[in-house]
Amino acid sequence: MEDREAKNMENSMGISSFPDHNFPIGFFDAPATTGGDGSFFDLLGLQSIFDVPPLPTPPPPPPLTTAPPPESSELSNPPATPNSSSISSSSTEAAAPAGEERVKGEGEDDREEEKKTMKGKKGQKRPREPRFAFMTKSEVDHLEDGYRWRKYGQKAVKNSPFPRSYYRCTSAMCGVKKRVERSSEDPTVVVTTYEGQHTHPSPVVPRGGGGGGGSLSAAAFTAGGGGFSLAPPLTRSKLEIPYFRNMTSAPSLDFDRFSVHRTSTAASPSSSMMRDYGLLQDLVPSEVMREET
DNA sequence: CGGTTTTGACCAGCGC
DNA sequence: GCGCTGGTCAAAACCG
Ligand SMILES: [Zn+2]
Repeated sequence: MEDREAKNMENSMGISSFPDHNFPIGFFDAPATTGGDGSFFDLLGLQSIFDVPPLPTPPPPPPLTTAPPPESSELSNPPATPNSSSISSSSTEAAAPAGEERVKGEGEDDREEEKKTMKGKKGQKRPREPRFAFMTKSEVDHLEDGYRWRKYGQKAVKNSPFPRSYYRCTSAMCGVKKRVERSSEDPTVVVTTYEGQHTHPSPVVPRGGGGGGGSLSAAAFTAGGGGFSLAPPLTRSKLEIPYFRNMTSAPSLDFDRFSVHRTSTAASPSSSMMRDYGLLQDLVPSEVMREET
């Protein structure tokens, strides 16, 4: 009984449909590394978080049988990357009051679980890299954040039918690591945990270049190492401002430490639903980190 | 040809 | 001391 891996890998989104449906989810705090395998975010109440009126049915299955023919461009690429996410913490209580997200900071209630391992010396070998959990509701697994990642491992997660993928930044000196995993109860939710800070600009230019494609939204949040300050009550209010009406040129927002690049999809042939959801789709960047041993 | 991915094995830390 | 899990590295395979 142990492993049950359900292979859910890439979905087949084939052609039609925009697999880019993301919704805000909650961020969860990482449990203790070994030993503490208790409940992960499995018990999250993510869906409860959405209180946004315009997002009533996020689960619209991508299965649009019909495929928009004119989509020849890559813009509807499945692997596109939409993203919307939020953060919240609390592994036990996930019920976040809809309407407000909470960011967990190290200065807040962080539960110091420090235990051992610190043999006298502190810190030198174990750089405390902050762990940033990023939850995104997406049917697809490829969350394009604007960086190139190389998969260096995959392991099955206990208590989860889906495996966890380990990615590392392909940058030369960027030791940023990324962990991607799907919620066991909500396969529609993808949990991406970023570890480390990027020291190089995103290789992926925010401009698609070509034509049209729009896909993409990048969220760059970096968790400072060694202590950062918690961001004040970050509310989506700010995010609502940036509508993609014509801000294509300056999609960069800076939130205390994170920058959110929202490249909206320029004109898409099938903007039918996009328009409806597109507007409300934003992501709430937050930084949450957990110190590691 | 390069880069990336894939799978297995290995290691380390922690629990008991 | 052993077991367990998580996490990482390595080699090979695969793709563009
Ligand atoms: Zn990087």
